[in-house]
Amino acid sequence: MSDQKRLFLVDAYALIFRGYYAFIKNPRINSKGEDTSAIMGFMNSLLDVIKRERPDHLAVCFDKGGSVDRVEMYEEYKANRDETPEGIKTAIPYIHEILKAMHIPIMVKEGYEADDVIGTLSRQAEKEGYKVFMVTPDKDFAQLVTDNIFMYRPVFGGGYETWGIPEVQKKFEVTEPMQVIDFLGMMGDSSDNIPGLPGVGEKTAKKFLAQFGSMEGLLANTDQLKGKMKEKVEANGELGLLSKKLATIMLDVPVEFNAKNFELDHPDVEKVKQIFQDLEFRRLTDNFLKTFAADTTYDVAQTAEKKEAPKSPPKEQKSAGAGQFSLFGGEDVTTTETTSEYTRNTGKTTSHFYQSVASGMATKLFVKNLLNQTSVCFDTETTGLNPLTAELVGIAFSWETGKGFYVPFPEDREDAQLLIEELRPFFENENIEKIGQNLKYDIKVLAKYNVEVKGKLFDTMLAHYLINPDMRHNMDVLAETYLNYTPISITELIGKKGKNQLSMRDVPLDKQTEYAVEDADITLQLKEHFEKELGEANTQKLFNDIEVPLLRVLAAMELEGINLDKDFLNSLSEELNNDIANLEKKIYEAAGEEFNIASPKQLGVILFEKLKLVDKPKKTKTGQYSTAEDVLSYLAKDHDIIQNILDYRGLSKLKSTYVDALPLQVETSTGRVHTDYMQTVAATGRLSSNNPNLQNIPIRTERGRQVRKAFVPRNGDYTLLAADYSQIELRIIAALSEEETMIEAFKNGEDIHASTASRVFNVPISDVTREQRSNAKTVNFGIIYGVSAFGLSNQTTLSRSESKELIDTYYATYPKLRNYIQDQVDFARDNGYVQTVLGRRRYLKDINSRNAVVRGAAERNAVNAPIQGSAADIIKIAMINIHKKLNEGSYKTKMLLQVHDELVFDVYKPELEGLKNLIKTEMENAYQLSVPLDVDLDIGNNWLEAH
DNA sequence: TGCAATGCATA
DNA sequence: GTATGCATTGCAA
Repeated sequence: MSDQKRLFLVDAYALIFRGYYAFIKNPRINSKGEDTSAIMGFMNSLLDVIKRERPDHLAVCFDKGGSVDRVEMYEEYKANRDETPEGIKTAIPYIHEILKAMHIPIMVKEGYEADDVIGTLSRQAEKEGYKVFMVTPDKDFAQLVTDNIFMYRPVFGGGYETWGIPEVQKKFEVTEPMQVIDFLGMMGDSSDNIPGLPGVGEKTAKKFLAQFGSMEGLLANTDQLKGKMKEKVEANGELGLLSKKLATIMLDVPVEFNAKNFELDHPDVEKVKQIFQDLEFRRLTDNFLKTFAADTTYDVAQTAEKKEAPKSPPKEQKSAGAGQFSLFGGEDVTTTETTSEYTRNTGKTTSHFYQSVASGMATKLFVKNLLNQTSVCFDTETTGLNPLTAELVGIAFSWETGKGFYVPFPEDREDAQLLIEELRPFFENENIEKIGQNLKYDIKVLAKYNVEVKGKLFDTMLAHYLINPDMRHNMDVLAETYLNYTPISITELIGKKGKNQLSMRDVPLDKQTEYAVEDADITLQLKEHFEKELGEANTQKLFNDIEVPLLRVLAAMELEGINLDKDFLNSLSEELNNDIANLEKKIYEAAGEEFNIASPKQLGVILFEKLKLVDKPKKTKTGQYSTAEDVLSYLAKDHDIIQNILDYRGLSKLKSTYVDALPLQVETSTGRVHTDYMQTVAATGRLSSNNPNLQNIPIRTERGRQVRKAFVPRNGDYTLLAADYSQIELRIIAALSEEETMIEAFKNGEDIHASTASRVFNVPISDVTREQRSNAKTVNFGIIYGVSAFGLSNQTTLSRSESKELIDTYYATYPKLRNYIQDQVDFARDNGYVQTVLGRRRYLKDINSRNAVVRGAAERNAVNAPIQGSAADIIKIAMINIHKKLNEGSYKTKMLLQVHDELVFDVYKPELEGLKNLIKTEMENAYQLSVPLDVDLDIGNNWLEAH
């Protein structure tokens, strides 16, 4: 790096706001009741910059009186801004005073914004041969970037990123930083109230820039646009040009860059100390003294550290960190292969032979041929997405790339049944492998026609889930990614969902054939591809021994459904209605007006502006008042209205999400609720449940848990049995880490949290207090989630340092646990993935990120994924084995639900005694660990009693 | 009508 | 601090 002089220009308000909101959760209030968050935040940033960069020239720039020119051009400019928070207004004089004492120049010009001052100064300094760093998080500054002018952006979680020309080009997809102005002018900026072109957002603006280069270029070439967009752009040319002007940072503010004045010299230490003392800053004083410790150090450091002047960060850093704070939605993380985008194949460019099999005679010949195959891909086309009600429209088959057949089905249900009978020998043939994408769906559809799909299965969606669990697994995406092929989209055939959407039945036969057989053909090709890619022995086993067999189990559970007591829920709904109405009345009374309590926005205004319950309301990152549970709970003891609001929220949630929603989900044809288990969404290997989600039925609160009473056995001859693993994740981590102390505790059947507390707090197990056990429990769970002292102190009453101490003691008690955690992180660093006991992998691309926040998240994943995933593996094995036993024994009892560590069964009473043992044994012995697994069984006339 | 943000239910 | 799904609001399209 050259000896070029470096000037740092600090955007004061931006950093003050940022600092203020950084402490918003926990504002700094001193003994005089002053909110010092903004001062603290700003000073931390400033000292941080000085410490890191040791600039030789530095100035801090402020707005004053807003931008006269811009308001003159457009009186709405920044008119939507909220009033500056009180805590910031009061901070400004202090900050000025501190800066003066530090001998740092304050640059302001009445009638100009800091942006303009910084812009002007940076250009002047550049001319004088300086390298300029604009310290601001505000993306608007990107327009000023040149070879010598950089943005120096603070990033969440600490650290900075430098934006030079390449970074700006990448972020905004422009060739010149100046085009950022056009970009902002086109898309507008709601925070500054810059209108922009109506109908143009981020995506369109980028497109226009790529095409026309500038706002003027766009306006001169509107003939190249079409439709509504053309009209809109043409009608709003003026507005566009005005927006561009508003977004342009001025470079001619009457200020002067004076090298001498801007030199960073020694602060008036005594004076600064005095101010800090008045404000009651202790840590900051230390920090300040260290930063400027002995003038000589500063001088030495200045030359020594200059070598590390900010430079364009290397590639990894950009991709690793940028998504976090990008205002443009993380587009940089999921870069897709673009190389072949324009040469992607479709059915039109690829030769194929797809044929429909319409006549009775043709069908007979076709089936004969089909039965001669050893491996066939098939895909059902139906009238809808719900397999319980969907009718077959046709079935496509393919066993050779580029070739396939389509068997259309008659609308008449009896005729359809006759046709499926012809195909039954194929589906029920044990020796023909069946290939498909999301076979669970097809299996369920066919089950409704009484056809069982037998033989080996290959599901391309499941295969890809194991190969790349973080990606999505739609067939369209897979085809594009792995085969460079774009299949006909379903919307092309039946239109967008909503009003005019057709049924597959309404599509002409030739189109149906093209579409359906293409899907089968593509799926077959994907299978060939994935078969090789499944590669590793572990993954193969996982696929063939776990996921594929499980697919049949899940299909059976979903088809079975669970009985729901609608009457009970209806009466519960009425009760809730009453209570909610009462609360509503009380809240409106206290507020003095009626408003929408469910709207956080309106609620915030009532609580914090009208009632002024707090001096310094906490705000969310979008600038709204935060009305989150923890914030309100904190206030609840002082204000009845808050407690009522919390109760109101709880009851409304309960009513709308469960009590009222569940009865609507009862399937009329079966009278039961059929959830859909997603086998390929959770990156750790867990299942997820939806339509409805039966994995999040309330249990913690008395009121909520009533909902469980509505889940009942199918009739009086049955009873519900819930079997759940006790502490399975802790047992797994104990076993994997070989931490003897913990293993012994489990072997002795101890209460693990009490046992942990007894060791950590060094008291006999009988003397462990509730609080000690509770804290131990929190750490135990924290370990599974990849603890940090910060997270722990948020969860407990402990301070950050107490939390740290607790964690240290914990690790001292269970040293091997600590080693295990470190080993997982190291393994992930070396290999890029971690894995479960069965070899299920989770890839962690961010594990070596240079951004500490991003990396930290990956490290926690590295710890958690093997634990959560292994538990998922184990219960999956148990499910497969139990399902098999129930089938083989022709039991009337059915497995109905899985809730991560729990299985729920509808048990035929005469089978109960025998099955209790069977289920417990199968679950506890699903996988052998060095720690025994323990399963609790409960029986009842509803899901609440069975707990 | 679709989407992001917010908030909250579970393991 | 991990992993999910869903109801609601309010804005953009």
